[in-house]
Amino acid sequence: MAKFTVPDLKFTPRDGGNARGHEGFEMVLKAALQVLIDEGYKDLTLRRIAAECGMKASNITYYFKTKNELIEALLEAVVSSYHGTIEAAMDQAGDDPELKLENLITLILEDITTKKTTFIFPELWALSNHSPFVKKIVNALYKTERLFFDSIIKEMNPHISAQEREIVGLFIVASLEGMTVFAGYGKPYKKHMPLIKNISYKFFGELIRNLRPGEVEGALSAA
Amino acid sequence: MAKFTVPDLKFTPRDGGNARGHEGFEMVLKAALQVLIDEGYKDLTLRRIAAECGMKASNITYYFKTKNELIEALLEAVVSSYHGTIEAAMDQAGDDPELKLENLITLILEDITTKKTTFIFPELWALSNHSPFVKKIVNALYKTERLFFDSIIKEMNPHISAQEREIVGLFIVASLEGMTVFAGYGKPYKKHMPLIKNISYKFFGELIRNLRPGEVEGALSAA
Amino acid sequence: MAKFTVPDLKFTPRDGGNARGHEGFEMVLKAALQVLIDEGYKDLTLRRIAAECGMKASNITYYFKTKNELIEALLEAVVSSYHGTIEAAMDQAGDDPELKLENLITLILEDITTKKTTFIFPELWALSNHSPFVKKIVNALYKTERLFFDSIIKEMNPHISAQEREIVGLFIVASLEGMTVFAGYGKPYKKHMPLIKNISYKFFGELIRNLRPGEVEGALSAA
Amino acid sequence: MAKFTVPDLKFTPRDGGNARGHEGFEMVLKAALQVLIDEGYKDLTLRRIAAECGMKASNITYYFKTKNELIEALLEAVVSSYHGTIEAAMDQAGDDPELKLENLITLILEDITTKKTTFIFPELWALSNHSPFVKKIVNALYKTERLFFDSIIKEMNPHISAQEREIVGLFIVASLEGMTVFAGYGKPYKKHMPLIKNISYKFFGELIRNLRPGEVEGALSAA
DNA sequence: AATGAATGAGCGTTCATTCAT
DNA sequence: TATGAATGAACGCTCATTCAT
Repeated sequence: MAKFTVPDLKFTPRDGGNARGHEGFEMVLKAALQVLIDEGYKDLTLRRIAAECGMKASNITYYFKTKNELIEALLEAVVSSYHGTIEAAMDQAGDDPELKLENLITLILEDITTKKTTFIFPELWALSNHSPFVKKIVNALYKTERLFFDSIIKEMNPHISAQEREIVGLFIVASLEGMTVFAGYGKPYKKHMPLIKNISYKFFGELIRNLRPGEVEGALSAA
Repeated sequence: MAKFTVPDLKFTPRDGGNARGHEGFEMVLKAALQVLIDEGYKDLTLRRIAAECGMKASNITYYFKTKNELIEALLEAVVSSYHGTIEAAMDQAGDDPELKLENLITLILEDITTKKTTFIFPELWALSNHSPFVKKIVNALYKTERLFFDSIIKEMNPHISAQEREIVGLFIVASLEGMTVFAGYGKPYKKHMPLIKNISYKFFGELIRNLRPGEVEGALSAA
Repeated sequence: MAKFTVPDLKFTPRDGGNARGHEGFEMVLKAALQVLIDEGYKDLTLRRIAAECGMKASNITYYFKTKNELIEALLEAVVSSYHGTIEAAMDQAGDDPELKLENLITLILEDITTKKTTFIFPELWALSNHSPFVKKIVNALYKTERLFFDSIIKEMNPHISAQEREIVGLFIVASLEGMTVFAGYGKPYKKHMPLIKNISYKFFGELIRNLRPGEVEGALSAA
Repeated sequence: MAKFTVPDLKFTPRDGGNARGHEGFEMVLKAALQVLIDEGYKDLTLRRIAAECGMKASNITYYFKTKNELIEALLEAVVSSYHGTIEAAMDQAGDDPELKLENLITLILEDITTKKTTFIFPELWALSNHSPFVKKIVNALYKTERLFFDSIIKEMNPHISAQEREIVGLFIVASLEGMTVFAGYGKPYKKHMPLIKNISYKFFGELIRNLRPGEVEGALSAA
């Protein structure tokens, strides 16, 4: 099976003002990413970032006017890199929708076991509750993710409605993402990831294939 | 269907020293909880907590020697309250394992839509990556949660092994918890919670009932 | 040779208001003394004193309106106890001025090796530079001390003037007190105290006996 | 007679990190010294130091990471300046040991009447009882001081043993230092300093010249 | 006689930010 | 580009003190 990994971030400065040399620009963001992973958002300070890339704190403001601007650029770049990874994975996945499903599940489950993903996403989730900016980019990422499942579901089972596809896709994405807390980096069930993959392939495949039109909504009246 | 909600926290002081009058003691913790929800962990400062309960910051150290002690008491009380809620729900759930399954799923899915749960758990997940204390209590909570599913699974399908029950229980818990980020308070899919409940009842039930012994592990070799 | 030791402090409340029961009153001061010795003036806090005598800090203000009042009472009692000790020593010393000299030297040199004296007097000296109150009581103590030497010198060598006796007495007292820093409790030369005593007996005795009238002042013109 | 005074402190940053511009660095230390003299150790706060040199407290931590680091640098510089002064005095003192003795006595007695020395040394003595760092540097200073007397004594009276020289030197140093409390800046006997000098020259000179070998130790058995 | 509860002032320290160089 | 130097705000925390009980 193809190996998917989230590539190194490629930071692109905002359109507006940052015609700064890319070298230092990316260096700062990479250092910030490292600090975010190593210390958590609560210790993501300019001094700490500066130390990480051998600068003094005052020089960071040459690249980013404020700390908030830096953080938004960082999180945008981080989230954007996940967009890119998913898209690249889908491009490689060929025509067989069953294989595409397995590949996408594999990509996500393998990725959540990396320290980077395990440590960054809970921070994003927490931030998204208090920052409209973070909420926006996180939701956008998950929309992309869900849409890939949506197209796969459509190929695998063309008879179910868009609304039901949406719920099924959501269900799959939430299940996989939720596993971050249980089987991510340093988590108790990381060692069972092979079994988790198996049950995911099997169950989500069956769920999609066996779903009859109206079954999701129809069940509603029964509840 | 029975309504389950996480009750108001009942803070009990540590055995050791805090025989302070419960009034102020609980007041501080309740205020801290409110600040944690409203502002996030990053703004959970003593001054902010003090303002929330009409005190001055210096008086908080009368109840808690250090901020860390306060935070550990707070998080322990919060997590403990979820323990209590789950246990109470299971006590009420009667004998029918199918009903127990539905009740537990309902409890969790309804709870994650509350502001409190939606906002606090991502903070706990983020903290657990950098704080051994938080990691410990979060893992303990999820172990409890998973064990309830474990006993339900055992009743519904006695033929599958303990190892497989564990994975299936984990799978269900992760799926439901993962939904926090997608259908929790203020999240895009909160309005679809009825459909999410339906698909959860239906397919987790089928998963458990239809699982044949060895199917989870057996699939491993096929992967 | 007679053994001299500074007795336990006998705290007597100020004439004015403190008709408080003596028990608690003395307990507080004794605790304060212990803290002063163990932690130094910089850590002589009401909380620390309260802990030392099993009280809460707020109760100390029942005995002393302010911390300053407590400290003044403490230091006054401490210094007063040294007055008493010296006086008692002189009363016991009999008629022979040579013996009295030796006894007084012994008293002082043995006392400065106690933890209490070694630790408290430098604090008094430091405080006396910034507190008129401490300056007053410290100077009064040393005046008493010096006057005892003065009367001994007068007996041993009646021919020298009052002015010269004063300087000689001062010289002896300063020498002995200065030894606190070098041969006091925990100091490098404590183990040589027997030799220090010998040289003190011998040469202060010679100094007094051999001094010719006008020798101290006369030397002035030569300088 | 030559005039000896302790020169202005020349602060040299620690070898390790403090390559800060010397200007601000020394400014802070000088301000700290002034506060220590004017207010005493108990009021040596960062805010007070900052006020003394026209800074805000937060800027002090630019030069010294912690208050403790500042204080150790300060006390080390202070004590080191006394080392330097004594050594310079001995270099100037020529060959005649009698003159050297008088010069060293003069240096010390004049120095202890300065506000700086009178106010700082009691603080050092008090601190040395609770701080290993201060104890170390104070003891080192006094060892240096005593060794100068030791070499003078050896020249003036070659027949007495090293052990006895050590005790005699200690005796002289303790006597002179002890005078700080009685004839230092603002003390009752400061105005009699000329007489104190005379008696010191005379008596310590005689003590050294007239001492017969074994007399210090021999006296021990007689006691 | 003692405590619980609270407060205002001040502590050392960290932080993002500014600005001249 | 980068640093040195500075600042105001806020942080967790300690302190002496007050006051009702």
